[in-house]
Amino acid sequence: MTQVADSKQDRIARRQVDKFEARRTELAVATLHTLAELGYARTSLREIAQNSEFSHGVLHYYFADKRDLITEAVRQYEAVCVTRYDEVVARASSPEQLRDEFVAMFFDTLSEDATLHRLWYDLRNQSLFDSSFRADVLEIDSHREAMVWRVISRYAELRDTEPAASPATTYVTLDGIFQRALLHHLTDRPETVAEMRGELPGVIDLLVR
Amino acid sequence: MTQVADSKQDRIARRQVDKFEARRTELAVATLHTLAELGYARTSLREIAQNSEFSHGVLHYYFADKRDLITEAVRQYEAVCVTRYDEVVARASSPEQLRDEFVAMFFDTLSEDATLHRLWYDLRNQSLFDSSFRADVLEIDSHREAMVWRVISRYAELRDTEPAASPATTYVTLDGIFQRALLHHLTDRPETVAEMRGELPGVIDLLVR
Amino acid sequence: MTQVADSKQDRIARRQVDKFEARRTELAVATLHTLAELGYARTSLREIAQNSEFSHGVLHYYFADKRDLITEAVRQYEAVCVTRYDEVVARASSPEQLRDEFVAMFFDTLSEDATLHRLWYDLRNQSLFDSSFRADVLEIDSHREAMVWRVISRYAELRDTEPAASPATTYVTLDGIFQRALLHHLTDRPETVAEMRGELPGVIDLLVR
Amino acid sequence: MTQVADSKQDRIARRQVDKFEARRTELAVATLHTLAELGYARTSLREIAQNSEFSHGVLHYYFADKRDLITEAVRQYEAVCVTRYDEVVARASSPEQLRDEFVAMFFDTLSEDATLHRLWYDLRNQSLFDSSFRADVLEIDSHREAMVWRVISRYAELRDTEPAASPATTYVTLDGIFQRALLHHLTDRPETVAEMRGELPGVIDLLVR
DNA sequence: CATGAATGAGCCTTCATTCAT
DNA sequence: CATGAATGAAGGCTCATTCAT
Repeated sequence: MTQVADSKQDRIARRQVDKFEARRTELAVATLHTLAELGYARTSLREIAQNSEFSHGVLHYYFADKRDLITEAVRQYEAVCVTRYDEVVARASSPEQLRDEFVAMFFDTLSEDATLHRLWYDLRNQSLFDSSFRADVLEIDSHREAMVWRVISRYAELRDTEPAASPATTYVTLDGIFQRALLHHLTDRPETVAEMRGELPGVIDLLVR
Repeated sequence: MTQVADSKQDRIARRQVDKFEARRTELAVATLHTLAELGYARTSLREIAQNSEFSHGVLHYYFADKRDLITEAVRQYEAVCVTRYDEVVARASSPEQLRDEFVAMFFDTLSEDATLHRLWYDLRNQSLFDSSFRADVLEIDSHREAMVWRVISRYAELRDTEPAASPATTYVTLDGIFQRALLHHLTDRPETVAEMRGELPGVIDLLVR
Repeated sequence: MTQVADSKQDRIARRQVDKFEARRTELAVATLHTLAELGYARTSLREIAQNSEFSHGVLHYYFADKRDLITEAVRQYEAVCVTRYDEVVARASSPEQLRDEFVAMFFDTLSEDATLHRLWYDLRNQSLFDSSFRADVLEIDSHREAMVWRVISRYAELRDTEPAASPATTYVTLDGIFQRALLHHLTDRPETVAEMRGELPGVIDLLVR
Repeated sequence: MTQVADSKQDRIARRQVDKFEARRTELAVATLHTLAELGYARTSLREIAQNSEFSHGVLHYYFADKRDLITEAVRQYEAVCVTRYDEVVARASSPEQLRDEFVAMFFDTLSEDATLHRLWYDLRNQSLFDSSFRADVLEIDSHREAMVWRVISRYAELRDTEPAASPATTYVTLDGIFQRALLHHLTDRPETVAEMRGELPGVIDLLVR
């Protein structure tokens, strides 16, 4: 009897935990937009709540504190972002196609998700000052590095050659370009962005020589 | 009457403006250290004043608001940083020497001025959210780009070859490496920093092929 | 019809009221420990609920508000405390025995139930500001007074003399000693407590001359 | 020259410190009334500020935190209260006069400064839970004990006899009466207070037998 | 009945900014 | 000019209370 009763209670408890987690995720995702708009330091919990359908009390109900919420939001960002190019890799049949589709998606997400990317750089920057973000930042950064590496190493393979640099160097090069393009995109300098787009294929080739 | 009197008044006015500017600069420099320690968002004017020999009232006398002060401080940062490698370029007699001294200085300043560099990235990051920083940030960024370009183009010259990428790409590559190394330096991962140092000469060579 | 039906309904209603009261009591007792630990102002209903086997929602079902719960808890305290010395009185065969056993129990409960006594004083203190506590506090205080009086008057009897002061004065004297000893006990000054213990028999004798 | 200049600067600095301290004291005294009205737990800094002529920001300017303010307020209370009976002692020419004037002042201050006394007991009670108040509370308590002792020992002297109990016991007895009378005064039971007043001379005589 | 999600008033505190001296 | 007293908006957080399930 206890067996069955326990497992029933367990099921109820698990369902509640699931619900709790689902709501946490929901709130974290809702948070992402406000956060992307204003950045970490300028975003208050009240503001986040006002942009959601809940009161600010709810945020404190589901998250221990502001950092907990932001961290969870960033994890959601990661879930969305970190496999972005994988289908490009999957369907590529020629090096040119892979390269061109990668470049296209690179600049598409740059302008479409500009505020979201801006948030990521904001948080990575926070981690320079606030060690409590570092673990998550480093983990996401390594996933981004791996994501880029999957593209470049596949590109090298299709071109029957080898990557020219380490995964780390490869990543920071493309990430540096992305950061710079983002800044110029937000500064409304489309011509600079276009210029960078024109150069990107050459950079990619440079990375696989 | 007006002629003479005006020019005398002009001189007096100009002298006062100069004094005013000198004091602004002095205060901005005094600000830099505190700012570097805590970052933009976490630094209060009171804190800055307490770490200087001035009262916080005077900050509002010489600067319109916090942003004005920070912007001025960043301009001072630029003055310090942006010619860092020029003497390395000047005294280089062989490509190896130039490359090695550049690498050495690159990682020296990384650890010696870590907090100052961190501040720069903080402010460049702010500019993604706050357009009032952008003009200064873009200007400093272009100076940094030029500084890097002087090194790499001279390196190419010494090796009798050409840079492999544009100034922009060259800059973001090295800057990306610097950012990443800074994060790992502050996270106290010297082994990752050492690894990056080991790879840097190869990256430089990649940039001049 | 109404006659019978009513009385049956009455019985049901009464049984439900009894159950309701029983649950109130149960919850109030469960509350006491947490309350004693933290005091009135610092104890949240959530905390109380977490330290019990109930949810905080149920507290609001059985109690109108926090004050109602606390008041009920205090009444439970009274039930526990207010007959403490009666068995000492009952079994005393000599004045010395009564006095010494009273002194022993006095200081035993001081250290064993320190947090509970602290709560009592906290609530009596609340009643100085909040009239809604006063009726209960005065009632408990009068029971405590009577309890002390049973000891002292019996002691006088055993010594063939009369109490030297009124019940009220007798009570406040011993209660004042108790309060002071409690403060020093909680401040971890056992030597002061020991000193007070040494003096207590003399005070008792003073009260019956 | 430096000698003179320094001492002039010193004088200015000292004057500013004095001004700062004077304002602290002023605010602490102003605080006392709000605090006396509402008690420690129910008093917010905003409420205190609203009852003063300042904004709540000022409180944070002059006091590190709420506890700092309350502690300072209590010290002001002490300064006022702790010598209350000394003039009674000074001018007493007969034991009867001393006793009667003491009794009169005892019950005068009871009703005139009822809220202030209530605050004292509130804070002494806080110290049962919050050790950060204890040092101040114990110190004030010892001053109160000394104050009472000056009365009773002088009374004994005038009556050519000795105190019957230790200073501690003497204090807690009279303080216990005061507490009880205060409670009944605030509960609007003047008849009980009158009764206690009638008994007080007898208690005093008990304390010097 | 019991639960716990949701609310929102209110708390303490920080801080950029103003302004009388 | 420089100081620092004073302001008040805003922030993170707590918690009694309500109410749908």
